[in-house]
Amino acid sequence: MSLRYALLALLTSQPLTGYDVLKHFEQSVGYVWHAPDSQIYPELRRMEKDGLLRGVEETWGKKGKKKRYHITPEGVEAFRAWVNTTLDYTRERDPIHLKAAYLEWAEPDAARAQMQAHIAYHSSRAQQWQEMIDALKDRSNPILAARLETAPDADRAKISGYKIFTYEGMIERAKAEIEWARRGLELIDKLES
Amino acid sequence: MSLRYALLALLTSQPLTGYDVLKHFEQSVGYVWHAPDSQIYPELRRMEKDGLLRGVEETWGKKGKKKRYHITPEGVEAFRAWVNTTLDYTRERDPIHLKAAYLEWAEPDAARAQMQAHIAYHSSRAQQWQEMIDALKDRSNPILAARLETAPDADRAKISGYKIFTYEGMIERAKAEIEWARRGLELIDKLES
DNA sequence: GTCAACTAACTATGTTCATAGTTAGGCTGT
DNA sequence: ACAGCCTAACTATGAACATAGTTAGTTGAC
Repeated sequence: MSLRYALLALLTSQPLTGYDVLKHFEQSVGYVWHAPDSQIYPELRRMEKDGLLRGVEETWGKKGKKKRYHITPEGVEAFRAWVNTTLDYTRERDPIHLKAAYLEWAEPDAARAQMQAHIAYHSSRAQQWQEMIDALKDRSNPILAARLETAPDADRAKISGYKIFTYEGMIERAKAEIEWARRGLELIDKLES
Repeated sequence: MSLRYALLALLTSQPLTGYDVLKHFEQSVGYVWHAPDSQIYPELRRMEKDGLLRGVEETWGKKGKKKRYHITPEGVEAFRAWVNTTLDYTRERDPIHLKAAYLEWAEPDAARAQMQAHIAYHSSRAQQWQEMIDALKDRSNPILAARLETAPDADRAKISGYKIFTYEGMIERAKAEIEWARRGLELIDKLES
């Protein structure tokens, strides 16, 4: 269900074609909610069917066509309802921690490689989020800049404030993961000597 | 795919019936990988079909029957192969951070309620993991104690060491989430005044 | 003028997971 | 005798996701 709201979030700032949604998605909401095109296109159609979006056909070149999706008042309402509802939490399902719990079965080097991969993955993710924060602060990301420009002046501090807060949270979590994996490496050295 | 390995992990220490698996699951592996019975029963059957498990029929009372699953050498091998393979990471899909990014749309009180729910959820989870750690340390959990008893003496430090490490990681992550949500509450107060 | 790269969008298949319900025997207490 | 709970296991349905492939028009560079 979250995909729907991720898409609504994108479309609150401007109408977009399916392909635009795809591209914008990858550079903004996609950082907190990943989705492939094969999920996005059908979902946009379902949302149109449900009255949350209105699709307007446009010509493109001589024969080409595309459909631009506008959010409807119902769509805005649905989005607002979602942000105002407390989420319910689904229980953990975490492959790395599952594996860590049974690391006594692994070759020491494989165990180390896993921890190093964990560090590498989260370092790279943390760096990307940091870049998003920087882009938010200096407005160098065109998609984020556009969102800020269309918004009333009074809301700008909120819009970028909550986004920075979000990415900072992701970074902190990534750092906790990195710290944990480092301790994992030490533990492997200690137990597998 | 992880469910399969979570089940193999359980069955490495002793043969269990489907129902036993279910119960044990909830009190051990289930803390890092949640799964409902409707997923576990069919998966056990698939694993038997794939030769990872061998099911042995047992009578139960006068007319009742149950099937006890034993892990096969292929099952052990598959599990070992899994722990020795570095996982690949799938991209984030996180409803709370998605929502946090668009909190400017929420009523201040709804935003606060969301952050408080986040704190409550992760506090309760952290507490449960802490209990698991305590149970591992004093061997008061029968399932964990059984696993330790059947293992060779030399492996015991590893078995409980990696499990404690795992739960500590979950707790640290939960603490990072709580910290983040607290900062969220402060931010809401600041921005929504 | 044609080839590559991009825009635009859709389809197909299989797995995983959530949610909810069903069937049936066994055990314990009143 | 039967209620209520536990053990045991299975079924059904739909949503969500991953992975991979397909079709077709447009634009720009050489």
